Amino acid sequence: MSAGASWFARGCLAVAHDLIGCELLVDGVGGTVVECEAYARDEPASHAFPGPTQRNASMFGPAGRLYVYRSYGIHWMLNIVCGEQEGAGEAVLIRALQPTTGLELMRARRGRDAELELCRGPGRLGQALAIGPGLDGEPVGAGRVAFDPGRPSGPVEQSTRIGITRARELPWRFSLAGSPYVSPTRRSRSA
DNA sequence: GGTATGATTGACT
DNA sequence: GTCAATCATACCA
Repeated sequence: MSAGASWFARGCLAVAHDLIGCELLVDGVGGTVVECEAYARDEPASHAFPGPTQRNASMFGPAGRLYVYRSYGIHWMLNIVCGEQEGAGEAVLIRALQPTTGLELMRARRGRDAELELCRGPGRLGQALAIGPGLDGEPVGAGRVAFDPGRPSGPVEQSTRIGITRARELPWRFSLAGSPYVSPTRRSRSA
């Protein structure tokens, strides 16, 4: 069943890697994680890099909780706090899910997207799962957020993170190789 | 107090 | 391929 907070009380890289293939449900809606990215404390791409602020407060809280924030004024991003000890300032960004539960609700929330596009990309995922400020700090594996550890159905691919401008070289993005539910790699910001 | 920026997406040329 | 939408936070004056 649900794993305790201890599952997330590890380094963000290990958590991000193991997260592929796990099942995540918010209010009974969700699916299998197929893509995520790790964010540590001491790298400039991370929200934790500048130190604790009001926005990223959850990132410095106990592991196994959600860190939710708004990006570009429009999208809600879903993260899970991790780290070997509380206050580590590490988190994993959930970038894409393979929808398994609550398909109808997701479709209703997002319009009439194909199943493939319901949760492909962090912004879409946030919309499909109705992520909002009320979920910030919510414990994972209890209450509104269900979590089941699982194993990936295929090889896990490691690559560079997407959509960031700093520390782009760190290969901290994990995805299920060959999965059509993984967000397409945008190359507009390539150097 | 004012301005620049972002872990994105969707629409348009 | 290029650009607008949209707003809280960060940083400078």
